[in-house]
Amino acid sequence: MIGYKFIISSIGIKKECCMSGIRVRFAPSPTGYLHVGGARTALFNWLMARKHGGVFILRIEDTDVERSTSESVDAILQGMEWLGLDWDEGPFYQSANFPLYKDYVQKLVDLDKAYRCYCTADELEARRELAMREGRKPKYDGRCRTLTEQPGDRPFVVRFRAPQDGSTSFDDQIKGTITFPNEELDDLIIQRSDGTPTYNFCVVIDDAVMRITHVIRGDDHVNNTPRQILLYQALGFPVPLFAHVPMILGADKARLSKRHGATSVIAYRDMGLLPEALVNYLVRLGWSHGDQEIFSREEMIASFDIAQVGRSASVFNPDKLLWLNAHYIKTGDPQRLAGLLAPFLAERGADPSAGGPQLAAVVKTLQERARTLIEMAEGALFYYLAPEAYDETAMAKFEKGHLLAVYATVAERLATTSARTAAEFDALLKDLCAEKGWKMPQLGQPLRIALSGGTQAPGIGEIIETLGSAETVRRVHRALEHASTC
RNA sequence: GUCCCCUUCGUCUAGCCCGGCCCAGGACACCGCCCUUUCACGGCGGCGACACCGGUUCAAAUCCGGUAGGGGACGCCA
Repeated sequence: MIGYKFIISSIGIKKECCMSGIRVRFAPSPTGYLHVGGARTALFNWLMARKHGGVFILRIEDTDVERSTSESVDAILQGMEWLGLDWDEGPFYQSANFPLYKDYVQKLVDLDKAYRCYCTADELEARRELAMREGRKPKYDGRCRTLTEQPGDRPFVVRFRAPQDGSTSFDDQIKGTITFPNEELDDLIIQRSDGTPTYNFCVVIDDAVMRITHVIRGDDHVNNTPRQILLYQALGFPVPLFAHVPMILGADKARLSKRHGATSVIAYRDMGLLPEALVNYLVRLGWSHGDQEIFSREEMIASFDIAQVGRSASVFNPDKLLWLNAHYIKTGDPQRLAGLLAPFLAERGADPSAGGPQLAAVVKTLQERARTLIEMAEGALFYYLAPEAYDETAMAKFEKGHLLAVYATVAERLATTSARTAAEFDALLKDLCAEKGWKMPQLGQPLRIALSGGTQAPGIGEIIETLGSAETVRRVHRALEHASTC
């Protein structure tokens, strides 16, 4: 009876990678961008699938037509792709399955496991408030449960007839066994008065129909779980395993939000973060493998275990993220980094393709000095845009005569040298110092200012090698002129 | 209010299930020293925690009970 296209394809597409039979899904609601919390949940699901050779499904929970937007869907997909969290099936849209949900609602009604409720939203709201004021649980009082006559054409919702005694428990893969007394659970609405199904009902149907084996999601869903289990049972579906991952907090221990800085995954990309750094950071937030801090994708997949995820919420620490990013910049492939860096340089008015040193060579001189691609771009700028002004305070530390002598000597020596590598240039400069009786800083600093404009830059030898001696000599001449006119 | 969950350095965490190796280990941040032609990188060292109270035990971060604090849920949102 379940003949919908996505279901058939979900069975057919990836037969070869279903060896373990594990099927997990990431099911965001498209009401905003992909934030770090969601990204971590997606990552844990992805790791679960990859580790066990299972299937990772992406499902968009857009049953709330009011709040869902296609822009959000795009933003989420973009975030997932950037992080390298590839999915095997989907994206599926719940909004495409409304007829399916309707069938199941009808099935429950036919079984007398669901009933029509004619209470209006306003009435419900008023009763909830009253109950709260009187210190009672604000749950539905069940007054339409036993209605015998159907009051004509008044609008109604459909409620699930939940058991009123006993208890429902599940063995959470992260938190352990959790038990709820059924009397805490009320008859939840499974179909709105406009005929659309509600979230708690859709997830159950979709997870069952997609044969999800492990539901890994945020722990704000813990309270929904017993209700959903009751639905599984009422419909005769096998109940999946659940794992509720604790949430991510801001530095003030409040739920992570915009005022804590960036929460969107894409914002981190724009801040010059590498996806592997964010992924590494996220996987270690709430999970660990002994003392290991750095994880390649393969290592992550090999060592990840959902049961080892911590039970308590964790605070997002931007400093540590930055440290990881610095690590991945330091150890990254210069060619790849160059490609990622280019747009940041363009934003700053530099165009490596129009001449100047090879960007990858520039990157090499900056890898140990940049924690983000933005910092790297700032540091790389001088290679492509010769300094138009010099750090005068730094320059003022040397006498005019000394500066003129340094620049003249260096220009002269560089014009005739056969040195090509950073080490050779450094040796040449060292010899020069010995010859002239200068200390290295007396030579290095003025030269650095001449080449980069400031005092914070890669090693002199590296700069000269990267810039080339011709351009170096040009810049030294320009500095010489500048020094002689002040 | 009711229910559910959580609690090791400022932060992420190891250890906890299977008590002794833990007067608690690693990492980020911070501080100091070293390296050094700037800035960084790196190296070395320092600071710094078992929420609290009881119980069990020869022995408890680890087991049991309670207290406090924090969070989440209680929607015709997801």
